[in-house]
Amino acid sequence: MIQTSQTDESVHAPGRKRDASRDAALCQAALEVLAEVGYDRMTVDAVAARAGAGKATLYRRWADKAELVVDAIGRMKARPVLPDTGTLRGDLIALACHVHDADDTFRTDVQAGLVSGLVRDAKLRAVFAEQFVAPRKAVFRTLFDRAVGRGEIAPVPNFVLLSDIVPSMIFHQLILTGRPPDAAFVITVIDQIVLPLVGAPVPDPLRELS
Amino acid sequence: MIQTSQTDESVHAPGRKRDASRDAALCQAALEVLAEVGYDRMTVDAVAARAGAGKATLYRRWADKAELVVDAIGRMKARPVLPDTGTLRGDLIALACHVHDADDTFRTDVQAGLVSGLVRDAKLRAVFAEQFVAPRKAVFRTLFDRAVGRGEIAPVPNFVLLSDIVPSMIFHQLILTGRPPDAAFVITVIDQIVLPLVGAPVPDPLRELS
DNA sequence: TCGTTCCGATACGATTTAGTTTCGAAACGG
DNA sequence: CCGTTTCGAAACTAAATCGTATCGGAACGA
Repeated sequence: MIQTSQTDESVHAPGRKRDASRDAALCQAALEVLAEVGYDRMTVDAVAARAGAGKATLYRRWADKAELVVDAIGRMKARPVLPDTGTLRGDLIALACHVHDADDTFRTDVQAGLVSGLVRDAKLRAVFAEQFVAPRKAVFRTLFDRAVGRGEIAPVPNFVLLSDIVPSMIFHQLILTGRPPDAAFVITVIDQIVLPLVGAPVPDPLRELS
Repeated sequence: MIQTSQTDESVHAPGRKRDASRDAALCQAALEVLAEVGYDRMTVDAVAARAGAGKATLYRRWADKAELVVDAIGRMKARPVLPDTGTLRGDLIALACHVHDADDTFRTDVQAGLVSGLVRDAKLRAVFAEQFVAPRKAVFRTLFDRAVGRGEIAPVPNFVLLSDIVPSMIFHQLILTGRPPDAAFVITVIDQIVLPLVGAPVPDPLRELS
């Protein structure tokens, strides 16, 4: 973070106050540009222009593009969604296929835009893990615990590994095809990989697909 | 591809011949730089310098960086490895943990370096799929077929999905941590996900890890 | 009112990179 | 030989982009 002179109370603070709404506007603009063109195609000028702000206003708050993005991601409101459909399968599908909501579509685009930057920026990986991976894993945990509580499945020993399957397959598909997979793909992964592994019932038994 | 005047036989061809060794040197240099700094940090100057060639020599062959990389990837010799350890588990581990060979380490680094470019370049995705995904999938197919032939497992209906699990988890781990996962992680994926799904024997039954 | 700071806008310098051109030397063919 | 093409090397142009500086105006506090 850059100059936080605003927060320094010891010295008298003359002059115009910083407009907090500019922080929010710049962060939002950063996320939008990030979602549209990806991390390394994203320029500081584009962010400032999108926010209707000058570059000086941006650089008064963040030292460079990396800090701006890290802060913008960190300020994103965490996903509140926690499905409760009554079955593990229904919950998993609801969680993974939340693309109905425009807000979640935006989150997905942001994640896709981050991919190119994640490989080399450790700070970006940290905030990505905190904002996207951890909440999702927590929801997974809740879903499985509830399924156990219902007696739907037995307790899962290797939960951490299991909770990574669906996101992994989605990411892999994203990288290979250039865009996020559709709901059918996700449901297939859930029905043919996740649910069989935990011994949960699958509605339509595996058909011959090979 | 650029000017292929060299291959045009109809016109008389005076002057010095193109040195085919420069093609190979430039492609090899491109792969090395790609493996070291990644697709979007890779510069044409660095490739030419590494190859001990002038940029004119490079641009005489390829129109731009994208074409160079696509061609360089396309010319990589496909992996010849096809493990045969006697068991499906042994084969899968041997295939996924082939990091003993320096040649395979290089292939891994090239793939990691490509990640940042794959998201937006369709041609890159195509050649990536052809050179890395397809051969790997073919080997997987052979491994499973042999296991079926040995009576080790029953025929697998959803083979395509299964063959993507290990690469997906590896890629996911790479993106989240910044480097390829170690062998222990890969073995865990094989033992706790892939083998249980196909009903193959796992040496050490799942311990409580949660 | 007056000095200070923030604001948006824009100009600016510095750096990086892509792709082109030029140069002298060397290889080829007639 | 002699014209043509390739070679490595390097200069060059053009564009993108970063981060800073400047400007007139507005918001604050004393």
